[in-house]
Amino acid sequence: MVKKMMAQLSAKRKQIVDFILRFVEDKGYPPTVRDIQSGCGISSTSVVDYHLKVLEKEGHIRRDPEVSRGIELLGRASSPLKVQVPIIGQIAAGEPIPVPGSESWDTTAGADFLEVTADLTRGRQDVYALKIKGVSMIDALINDGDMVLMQHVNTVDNGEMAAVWLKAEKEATLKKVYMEPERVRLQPANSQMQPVYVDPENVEIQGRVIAVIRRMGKPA
Amino acid sequence: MVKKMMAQLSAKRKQIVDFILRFVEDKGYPPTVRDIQSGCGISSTSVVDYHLKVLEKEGHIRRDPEVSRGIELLGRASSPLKVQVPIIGQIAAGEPIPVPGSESWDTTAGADFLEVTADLTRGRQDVYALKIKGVSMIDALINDGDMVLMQHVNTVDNGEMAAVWLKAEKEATLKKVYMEPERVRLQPANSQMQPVYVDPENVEIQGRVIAVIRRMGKPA
DNA sequence: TTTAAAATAGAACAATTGTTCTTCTGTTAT
DNA sequence: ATAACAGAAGAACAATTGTTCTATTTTAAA
Repeated sequence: MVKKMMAQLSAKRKQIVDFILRFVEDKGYPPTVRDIQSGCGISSTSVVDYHLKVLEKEGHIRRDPEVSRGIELLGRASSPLKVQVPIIGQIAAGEPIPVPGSESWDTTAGADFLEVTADLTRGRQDVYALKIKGVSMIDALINDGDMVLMQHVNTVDNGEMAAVWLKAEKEATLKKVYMEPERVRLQPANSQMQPVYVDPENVEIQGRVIAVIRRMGKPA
Repeated sequence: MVKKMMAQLSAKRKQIVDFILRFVEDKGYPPTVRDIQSGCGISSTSVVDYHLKVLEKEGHIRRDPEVSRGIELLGRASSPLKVQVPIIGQIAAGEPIPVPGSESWDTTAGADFLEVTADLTRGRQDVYALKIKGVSMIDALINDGDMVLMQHVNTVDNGEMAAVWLKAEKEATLKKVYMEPERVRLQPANSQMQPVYVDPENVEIQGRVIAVIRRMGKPA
């Protein structure tokens, strides 16, 4: 007995899945059995139900019984393509780096949001955005007005770019962080520049830099 | 990119919008009036209908009459406006800057694509992406590995960042371009650095820089 | 206070819609 | 041929669900 590995979609069922996908994209909600019926030129609702049952058994869709339009496409359309990242503040040389508090995560608040494709965050949680104020991050190759995608972590691996708060200097900076014996090396992203060495007690990791987005507008 | 959240919503209607959002994310299809009723602790379906009608009039949702679960959230989760930008090559100091040829625009070809939210391109046509090779663009605050979003134009306004090919030097560079009498001023994005002046005959504008995207991965 | 508008309640109706039942048509393998 | 099975067709049923109606309460304005 040969067992089918990845179930191949018959022409009719592929048509049905495509129709559902287009319907959801177009209307914003899934189709009914009868929508599929007319949309795919099928004569009876029972035929649609038959194919839907097969599709569910094969794992292509998920159905909620007794629920109208209770069809969810699995696999492709199910994964969120866009992410709303809250812009919780700005980062400047002489100001403390904003850190997401639980209140700040209320997506219904009046906050601004940065829309990015999900591949930038790569599914990471606790991602937020900061707007760069001033040119103090030039040595991190980050300009005034740039948006920095951050992940809220307290420790980073060696070599990762992090938002660092230097307690003594009361200074915020973005540097690659290397833990070394007895000291911390802060390496500018610009490899032509020299590293800075600081006391481990003096550094506070505020977050990991995930990405930098710079939009060029027409200059004023 | 930056999107203001919705205007003032009454507590109840904010709760309803949030419920719809969570419901859709969780189940994959919109809720019924009665789902909202129980989910938001509302006593009557007519009250839900009342609020939904207000929400639609205010533009927060779209409803299809007579359609079960015919609710579509507008604004945030609704329209994932994504754009596929072809990555047509890389830009390095000593190599000619790739320009999009008509063949390169075949979206079915085996080319790589960069997915960005539509607000980055802002509806512009002829947008493509280049990957930065090497650190020669450091003075433009652009690092090795960065992705540069370009628009294929032959002329740019004063002060716009452009991909410039210097014929004599056989050199590619990204600079702010200023037309001056008898000469062209190429100003690095890093305002701390000095401009370069070149003969107008020596410059070829290959495209306008729309955005820079830098992804930080874990270092090797 | 008085009044208008907004919001809430409860119920009933009518349309939509998922499901099931039976029968029928092909195809494929034994 | 005949059995087994995927697929299709049509009808009917029952549940789900959008909508409307009227009445009442709360809120905001004059």
